[in-house]
Amino acid sequence: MTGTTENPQAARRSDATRATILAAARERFAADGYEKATIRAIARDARIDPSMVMRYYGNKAGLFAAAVAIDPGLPGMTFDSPEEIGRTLVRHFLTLWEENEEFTALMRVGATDTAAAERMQVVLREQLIPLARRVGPDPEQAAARAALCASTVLGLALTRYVLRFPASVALGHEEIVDWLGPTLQRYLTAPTP
Amino acid sequence: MTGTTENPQAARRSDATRATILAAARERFAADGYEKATIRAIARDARIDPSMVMRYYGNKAGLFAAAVAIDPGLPGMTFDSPEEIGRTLVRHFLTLWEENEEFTALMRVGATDTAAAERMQVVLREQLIPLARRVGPDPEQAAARAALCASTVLGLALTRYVLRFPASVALGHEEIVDWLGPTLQRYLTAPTP
DNA sequence: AACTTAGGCCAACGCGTGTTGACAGTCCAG
DNA sequence: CTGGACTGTCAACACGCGTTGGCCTAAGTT
Repeated sequence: MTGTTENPQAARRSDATRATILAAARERFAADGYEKATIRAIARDARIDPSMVMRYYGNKAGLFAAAVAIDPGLPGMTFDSPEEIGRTLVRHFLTLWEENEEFTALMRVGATDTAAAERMQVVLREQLIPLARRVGPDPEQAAARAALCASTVLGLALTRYVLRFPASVALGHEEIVDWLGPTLQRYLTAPTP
Repeated sequence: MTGTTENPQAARRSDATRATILAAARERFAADGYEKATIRAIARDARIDPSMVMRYYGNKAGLFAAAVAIDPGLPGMTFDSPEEIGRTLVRHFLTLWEENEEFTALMRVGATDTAAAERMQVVLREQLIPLARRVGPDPEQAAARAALCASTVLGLALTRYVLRFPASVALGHEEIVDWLGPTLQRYLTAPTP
């Protein structure tokens, strides 16, 4: 410890370095995935020595875990009107995805890493399924409806932010909301077909 | 060459080995992605020496290219009625995905490899967009409509075959067709919202 | 001023990888 | 029966990786 009195919140001199590492890690993981984002490359981006990464985050897995700590914050969401749930959700995800690159990183890594896939599944289980239960007509179908919504949102994210299909990148925000909003709305609230 | 007369189609003794390697490669790439699917592991599965892989396929990239040669065959598709296009497409993709693992392999690798992502994009450009142009109301919007269809289908594939979300795996074939069919139908044929 | 401690760099280790070339067994045409 | 091409094995190479421990410097405490 730095001070004589134990003060856990004391700002360390190394906090800036820690943050720099984390930012570089997020960027690399989002751009390259887990294997190709080497600790050496991340350290080079952060202009520090690779061994510092180990000192602060233990190992590569620890660094990744620290770099992608996501929370879509679905439980706190409120909707103006029941008919706008789908469109509001699409807008919410769209901003979420474009403001922090953790989501892209998690998707890239999740494609080949079971632990990362598990983390995404937690979001589905703890946030999307409860939301489907909240707004949907039949609670026992909430899991299926939530899964369809997840596949819709993640499908767009995949083609737009991961694979970067030009036709998907070219879509405007409101255009996406107009097309995908009704889809989510139907998956969540329409009677079982 | 083996014979005196040049015969390109002559069955070589090594054809069986070639096929074994390719099958093992497909399986490994689909299960592990590009980096984690090592040549040594593939060779072990095929019960041959790693150097054989190099002899027959040049290098790892060549092996991958040979292992995932996909063609959804959309241009040849016919539809009983215009209202059934969406549902027919969903059924088509579902069987395609469950009968050969090339698609899963290509998705896993495409998440971190630009070349693989490009290969998927070719399918969109050469097959899905033309189909959208064929059945849609406005040709100049074909790219956007096709992109939405791609994101729908790939989203399902992602959550069901790559990330393996239980809620998505649990969905039955006809259940998926019932939910996703109308979505594709709308993306392809509905007037611009 | 002397001492302690945290922050940072450097060189190295062991390992698994893709890839290569030399060597041995096997088939088949002449 | 014999020569040459084909199929397969083995051992090794060079490289980049994650990870480690020792050393130096600068800051902060007493």
